[in-house]
Amino acid sequence: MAGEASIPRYDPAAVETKWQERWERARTYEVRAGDGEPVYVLEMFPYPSGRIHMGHVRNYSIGDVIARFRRLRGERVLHPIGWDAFGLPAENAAIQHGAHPARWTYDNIANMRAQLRRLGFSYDWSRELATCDPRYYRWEQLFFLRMLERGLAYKGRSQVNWCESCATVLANEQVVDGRCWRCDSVVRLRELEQWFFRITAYAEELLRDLDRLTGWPERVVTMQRNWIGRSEGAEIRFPLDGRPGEITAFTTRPDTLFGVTFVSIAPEHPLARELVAGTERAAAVEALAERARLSARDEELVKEGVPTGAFCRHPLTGERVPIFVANFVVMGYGTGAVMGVPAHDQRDFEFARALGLPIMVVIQPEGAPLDPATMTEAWEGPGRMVRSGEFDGLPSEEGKRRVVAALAARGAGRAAMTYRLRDWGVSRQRYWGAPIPVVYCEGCGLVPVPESDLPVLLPEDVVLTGAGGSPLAGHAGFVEVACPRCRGRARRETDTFDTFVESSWYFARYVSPWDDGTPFDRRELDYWLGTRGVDQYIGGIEHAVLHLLYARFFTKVLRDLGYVALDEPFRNLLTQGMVIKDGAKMSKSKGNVVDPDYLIERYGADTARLFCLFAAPPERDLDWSDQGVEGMSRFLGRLWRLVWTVRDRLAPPGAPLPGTMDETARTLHRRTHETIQRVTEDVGERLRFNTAIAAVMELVGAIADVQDDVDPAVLREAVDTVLRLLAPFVPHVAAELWEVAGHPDWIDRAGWPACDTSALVRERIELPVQVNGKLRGRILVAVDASVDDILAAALADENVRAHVGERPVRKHVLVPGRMLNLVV
RNA sequence: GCCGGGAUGGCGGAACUGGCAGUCGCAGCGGACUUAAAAUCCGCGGCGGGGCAACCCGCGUGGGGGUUCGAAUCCCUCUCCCGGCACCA
Repeated sequence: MAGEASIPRYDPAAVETKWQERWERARTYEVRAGDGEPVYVLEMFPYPSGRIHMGHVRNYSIGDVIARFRRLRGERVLHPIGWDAFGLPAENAAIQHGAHPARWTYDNIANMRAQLRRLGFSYDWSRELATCDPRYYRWEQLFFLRMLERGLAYKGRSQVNWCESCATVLANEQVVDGRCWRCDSVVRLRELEQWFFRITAYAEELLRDLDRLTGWPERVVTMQRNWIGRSEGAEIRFPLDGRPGEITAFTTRPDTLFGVTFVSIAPEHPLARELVAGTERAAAVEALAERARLSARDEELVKEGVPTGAFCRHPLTGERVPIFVANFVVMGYGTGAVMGVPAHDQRDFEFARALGLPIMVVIQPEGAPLDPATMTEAWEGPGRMVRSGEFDGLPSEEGKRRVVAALAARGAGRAAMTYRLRDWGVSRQRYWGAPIPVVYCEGCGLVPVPESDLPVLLPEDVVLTGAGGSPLAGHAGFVEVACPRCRGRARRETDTFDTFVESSWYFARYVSPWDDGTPFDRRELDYWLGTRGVDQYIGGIEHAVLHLLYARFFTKVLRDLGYVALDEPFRNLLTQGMVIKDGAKMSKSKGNVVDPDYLIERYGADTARLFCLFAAPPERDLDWSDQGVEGMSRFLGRLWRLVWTVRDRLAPPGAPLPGTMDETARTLHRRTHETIQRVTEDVGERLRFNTAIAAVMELVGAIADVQDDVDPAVLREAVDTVLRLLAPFVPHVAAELWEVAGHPDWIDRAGWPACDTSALVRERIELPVQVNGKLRGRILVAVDASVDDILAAALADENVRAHVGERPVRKHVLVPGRMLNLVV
């Protein structure tokens, strides 16, 4: 090979810098609303922790393949990036190192932005946003005011996780085994005033619309369905005996109402304290409540209860029913009160056994009758009602309806729905978040900040000590304001929003992040989101419930407030798996991280991207392998040398294919188009990038085998096809080699290759032949061979004949083009 | 406990609607080039057996059973692994 000495070494750093600079200078990936088919491809934006990790590389490589692929297909692609920039780590860094959270955050953004650029992702950087920017969060404050007007945001009391030593509320995620993640002291439940979003008002719609999310993975839909947790049943009122008031209990089994032998209420139930006030039982109830509060979340409690000494009346029989405070009843679900039916509920059964309460069977299953004296567990299945007065003999399902109807007729109950989902607590006693725009006036009470006064800016000159409590509370300039209504003395709200609020609507702000007049520019909004929403959303499965549910809720709120025309934010969702190394998720604490910068430096961005895409299908966990990375690097090196080697043999770009082809040319031509077909389907429909890459590798191997002999125009077609198919995966080296191959224009404008189906046609095919379902031979037959010809050819095969023997062929099954089975 | 996902060579993973199990890559082995190594290139490769060889036979997709001309794929059942939720009334 005379030319070999002149082949330049593949230097990823040089190639990648060259093309990144070109794309940037030409603003190749910037886009505005316009003509053509719009496509919105979005990856979950990163928290600016300081450095990107392999999970980011994987996530954004997947997104970039989709964005670049669809762009090459001629669609107009919105592919933005931004920063989920508020949050606790910034505040902790400030406390530990003295850097201001804003400074820390923006420094990190600068670092990570540079890293993302080095990876060559095709983002429209003119749309970059950071949620800690007042130009972003001012709109969130506006949405909040609108929600407040509609009762969708409210202030209410609730049980929250409270760390005594840090003097702050903790999110559920920050409570580890019942202890504070920061100081390790025991977390207690405390009743506090907090801000809430009324997500429960949308529970039904959030549940119902899950059925429309056909582009979502089934497991995410299922997780959300479980999280919303709808159950159908009834609320039943038990009037108190000898005093005013009543207890309302929720049940899914109104058919067991006649089996009630007690009623139990949660330790935090308002009546719990009231019923025992002034009696010697008060201390016992208090102790039970305290133990329930302190117990770790994951341990199984022994059923305990304290009789209140008070009674209520059965709503249908009028019998006296004792009331207990029970440790297994939770205040946060249903009504915080449960009717005790020990024969037909396992928890009630255990409770009754522990406290020696009567067990009454009112549902009799088929077969052996239940006997309370010998039962070892509750019967929770269906059966026929017994000892239930007028309802005796009814099957449970019908019984449920009839009992509810009877209760409703007496005003003693009603059919009811309850959800596991609870309203979203959005206030945090933290500094680094968006201020909640309300003030508290000594005269007027709670007053929303007028829209014209927005944004309520987060002050920068705040001292962060880590001592606990909201840092904003000590900032007189921020806190002390005149009441917008009466001009009197007022105090500003010092809580800030949960950062999940910012991430609930950022996808919509990308349509016009530059717009300071409205949250969303009409034209850009209609074009990019319209009524479709984000066409392809990609992110980690860990957000299956939290972020993805909040964003769905927020979208519906924005719709009802008239800001967007969407019912659902994300049409198609791809949840990528974790990056695993040495059997554990790659993480700093496990010490098994691979630094993306190191990879880029040593192998280049294209190799890093290619490995993340090749090593596993996107939704599965990816097992990291250093040798696997080497393999990808070797492949790109091979490709590089191949293109440089054949470039002088190539017909000019666009040269017509020869009218007749020899066997070699026809085969390569066919394989080229077969590869186009496979890759287009894998990338465009199946989102299986690993098999797409494997297909291109095969074609590269096929080209290498015939590079010196094949027709130059067919070779040109094959080489150009390889580069175009690889452009979404390894954009830099593909762009460079496209130039090397003699194309004057960039590969970005080359379009996606089309499969010529006439090239796929074969004259003869190899057909596997089975005898009684076992493979016994292969025959070469013409594509249009008749059944008789095929049978004759099969029986002419020596091995086939040996297995058929003297036996007659009873039957044959021919799957055209696939196989032939002879049954003897 | 409930819900969901998964189990295929030494490893990551292919096999689209039931039709040649193991594409591609990694690791391995043999060879070429080289004083040598690296890099690169060529070849071999599920397991067991037969054959100088082309090839042939048996077994084989977590275990057991079934449906079918034919099962990694569908059905039943069991085991193990991963994830989510969890006294949810």
